[in-house]
Amino acid sequence: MTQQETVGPVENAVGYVLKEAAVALRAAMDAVLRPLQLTVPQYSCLELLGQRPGLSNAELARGTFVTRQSMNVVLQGLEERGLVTRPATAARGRELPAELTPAGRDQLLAASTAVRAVEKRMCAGLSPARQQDLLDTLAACARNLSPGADTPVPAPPRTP
Amino acid sequence: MTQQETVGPVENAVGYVLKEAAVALRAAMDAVLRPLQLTVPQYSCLELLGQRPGLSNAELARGTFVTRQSMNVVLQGLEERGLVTRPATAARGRELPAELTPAGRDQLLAASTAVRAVEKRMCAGLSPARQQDLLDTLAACARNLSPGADTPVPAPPRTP
DNA sequence: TTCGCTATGTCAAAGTCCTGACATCCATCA
DNA sequence: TGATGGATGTCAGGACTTTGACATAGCGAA
Repeated sequence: MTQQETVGPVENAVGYVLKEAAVALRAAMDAVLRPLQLTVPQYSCLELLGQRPGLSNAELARGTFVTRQSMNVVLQGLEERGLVTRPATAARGRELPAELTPAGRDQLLAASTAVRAVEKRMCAGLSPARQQDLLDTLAACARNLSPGADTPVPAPPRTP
Repeated sequence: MTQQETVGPVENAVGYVLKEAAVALRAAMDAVLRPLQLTVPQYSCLELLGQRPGLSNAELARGTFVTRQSMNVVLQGLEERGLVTRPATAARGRELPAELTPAGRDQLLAASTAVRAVEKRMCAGLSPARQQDLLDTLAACARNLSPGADTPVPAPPRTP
């Protein structure tokens, strides 16, 4: 029986360190994206759109962990700057599939390169196997917390 | 020469999965803290204060990754509810060391227990060794990104 | 001592994001 | 056919957080 178990010292709490790393990553991304005149949500939108052209506003919102409303203003900003295009009317349903413009692709290339550099700096000193473990473990954590995830699917085994 | 390397597919990008896990954790914490009438920043403040009594506003802010101004309003709210006490005048310098009241300790016990349950759900299926690895790896990531961290200190070796 | 330098607490303003609500469109089923 | 539910885009409104600025208090060097 686990009786009244509480969170231990913050330095040893997974949640605390997870938050710490996420904040540090956000700040570092913000720093390298600022010269490109991009915010983190804007970059996230471009990155996702580059990988999956035709995504709708709602789908982009889910993919970047924000609300539809927030993503909408992001898209409007990117549209005004000519980095993204959306049809004026919906072809099917109400979805407005967004796409990158050539200028958007250029911006994305620069931004994605900068962000990749941040990722590499973050993972400096970690072996490829350990980076893969980190990826798998974090994915498992997210899955375990997703609502209605009563199936604690184990993470892939550690790569030696 | 690393030539124009960009961020790969988001599912395989450490930064993306890190954000995903952090958002899921935040949502899960919010859900279990709501019945206790506590927000995540409020709980974070209580938890830190429980472990390190006498922390000042600025120190609490740094420890919870928010600004002094935000922490100040959090403290004011907790003070009004009688969970935290601060001296009216500063004994040394301008720092106002905060402390938990007995009621604050009670609230913290309940909240910390609930949050610990979330952490355990998040780490379900992960061996203790792997949880420790996650902790060490995330700490190393945060350290690598902290400004002025030119010393890529390697993470502790993986525990078999 | 006196002059910077840093850190703290606090006030005001702006920005960002979310919650709530509504109309529209498609899909499913009775 | 009509009805119900789910999903999308959009419009305010409000809550939360940050940025900017200021006065104050300690600390170290000239």
